[in-house]
Amino acid sequence: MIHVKPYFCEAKNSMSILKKILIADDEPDILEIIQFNLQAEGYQVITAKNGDEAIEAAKKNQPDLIILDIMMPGKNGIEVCNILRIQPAFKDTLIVFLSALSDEQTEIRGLETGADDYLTKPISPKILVSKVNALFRRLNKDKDETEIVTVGELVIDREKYMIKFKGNDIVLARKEFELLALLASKPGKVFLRNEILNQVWGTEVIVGDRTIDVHIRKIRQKLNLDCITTVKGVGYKFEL
Amino acid sequence: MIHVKPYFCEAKNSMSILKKILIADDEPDILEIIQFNLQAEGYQVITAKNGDEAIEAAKKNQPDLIILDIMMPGKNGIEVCNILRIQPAFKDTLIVFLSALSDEQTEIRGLETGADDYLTKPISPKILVSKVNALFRRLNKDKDETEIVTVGELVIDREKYMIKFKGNDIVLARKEFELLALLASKPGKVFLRNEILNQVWGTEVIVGDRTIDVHIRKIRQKLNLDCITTVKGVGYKFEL
DNA sequence: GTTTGCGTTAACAATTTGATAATACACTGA
DNA sequence: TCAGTGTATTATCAAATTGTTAACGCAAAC
Repeated sequence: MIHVKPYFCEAKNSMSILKKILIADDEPDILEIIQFNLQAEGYQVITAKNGDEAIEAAKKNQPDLIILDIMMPGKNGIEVCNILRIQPAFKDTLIVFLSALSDEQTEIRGLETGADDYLTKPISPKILVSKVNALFRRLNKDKDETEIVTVGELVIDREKYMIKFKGNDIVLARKEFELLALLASKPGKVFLRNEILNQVWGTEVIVGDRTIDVHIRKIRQKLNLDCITTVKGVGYKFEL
Repeated sequence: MIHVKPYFCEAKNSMSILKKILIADDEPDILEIIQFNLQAEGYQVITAKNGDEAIEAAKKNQPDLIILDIMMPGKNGIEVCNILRIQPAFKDTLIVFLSALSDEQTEIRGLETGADDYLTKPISPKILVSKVNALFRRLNKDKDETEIVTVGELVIDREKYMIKFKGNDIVLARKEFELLALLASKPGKVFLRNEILNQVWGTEVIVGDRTIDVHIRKIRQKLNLDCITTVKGVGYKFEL
């Protein structure tokens, strides 16, 4: 299995991750205005011209936020939302409707479909950006934790970029550190290889399958204890 | 007229923990309307008539969500928001502005103050309720991500990819796990062989009939108990 | 300019998993 | 009872997946 994407990536510190936003609208002008403003704010933007394109682009890019027009040729926004929300991969993705329809029924239906917000056109680009910022702010608030994570006898200090295990300092290379930090962030949870690639390597890099294995091996070697369990055909998990 | 509202239902279920909402507005009418509608939705509502009351009530009741009017006698909404956000106790509290001021500047400033949404009066009570539901839905989503199914003494944890039966951990291979998870997802339901093939193996793969049998057998063997019943000529079902 | 270490890949070994065939078993109705 | 049909069991082999080691390119450090 190989990820085919252009090479453009630095280390992803868990803090400053480039947020990806997918915008789906059939009006090119609106698409362009929103794209411009969000990019100016530092977001990475992907666009789609209709519902089907949106679904495809979502699957391919795994965006952090999806902005959906309601009225689009082919599948409309609400249908797209429904289709995406069913899939586990998009269960937690931020979804916002952006529609010219401002009637109560549609808005309520949109929100009950599982969207996080419903915005009505016309909307000031600046306000839209503010709303988007607010959504991400909320998302990060709930996720962010301390810089120091402790799991049993393992201490992971993001700030100092160091790891202690049973009182001994252990030096890990960056990828090794990120990988271990990811696995240890949810002890017991099985991380799929894809999840690992997305979190540690980012979605834009090409790496082979063995790469993960090799790093896992190095970590196991350095920790001198097999706290990482392989779940064949699924992924890896961290356990004390 | 009856709608199918999957996410709506979810919101109500997760509300088994009664959510507290504080509303601050100097117009008694608005206060009453909003209070009525939110209570009808199952929320516990506290009200305040101005900024100072709002702060006091917030400290006293520690609400889950605070709805703030911007223009209030004494401290205005934005000031209240600022004061609260500084305190650790309200760092993560949901805050929404509800204002008659719809100018861009104020709205942006409101959002940048750390609010989660900015609503403009007049607003339909139903839409307000939908927005509130959406906010809580997002909040809960980030908290409980666990995908654990429990059927009697059998525990299926998708996230950890583990199975416990009568307190013992049982290791299943991927297909075995998926198969058991499928059957246990609807105890008592008979799954046709075709259903099983589609769900576990996917529609693209073609495998013989015996394949299912073999996997069923392995599961029975590992669980050491026949909780899977054969329905001859039809399929299999899970029963404890 | 050389050295060093990281990240990656290639190549092969080791292991696990999954599918099939062959056979045995259970149940049904004539 | 005896075919006839459908399932259980087992062994076996192919395929998929992962583990391990070595080597290479590259960039930063010396």
